[in-house]
Amino acid sequence: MNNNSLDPVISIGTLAKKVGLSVSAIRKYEEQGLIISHRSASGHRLFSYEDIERLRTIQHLIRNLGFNIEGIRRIEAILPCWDLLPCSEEVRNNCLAFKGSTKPCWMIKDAHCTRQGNECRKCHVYRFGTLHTEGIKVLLHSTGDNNKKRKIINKALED
DNA sequence: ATTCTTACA
DNA sequence: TGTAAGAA
Repeated sequence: MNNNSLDPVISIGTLAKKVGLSVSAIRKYEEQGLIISHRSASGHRLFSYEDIERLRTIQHLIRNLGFNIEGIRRIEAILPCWDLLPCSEEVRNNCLAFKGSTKPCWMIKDAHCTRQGNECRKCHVYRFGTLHTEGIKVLLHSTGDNNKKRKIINKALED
């Protein structure tokens, strides 16, 4: 069976070589919420092929566009996940990702969506986050129309 | 050999 | 960002 771009099959050392980052830098990005790793049974980080693209985007933002880690995190933090998933009014009104989030939704502990068994590393909000930086600009200007927002994300993520 | 966590420059 | 320690 073919593995898809989200399957966790790459060790941190291999990933570091592929993208030209140090292992410690990748761990730092994860600690700071820029990337999510899967863990093997033995606790070792495993990454996907899509994560390679994600790290390349992060590198571009930092090296060429003048962002730092916190700057990227703040951009991610304002993605309107409540409209994109979407979740009910009752749910969002009790969710820290909607109320006062200074962190990306995938860093929020006990969010409703993650309690339902969803993995953030597979979620469209997370995947869109640093894979499509131009799309974020478009997304944030498309206020009001949630269907339009979802279309933007789905189009950006289709293979 | 490789990666883990924690701590520190 | 990188390095170091001790454990797995």
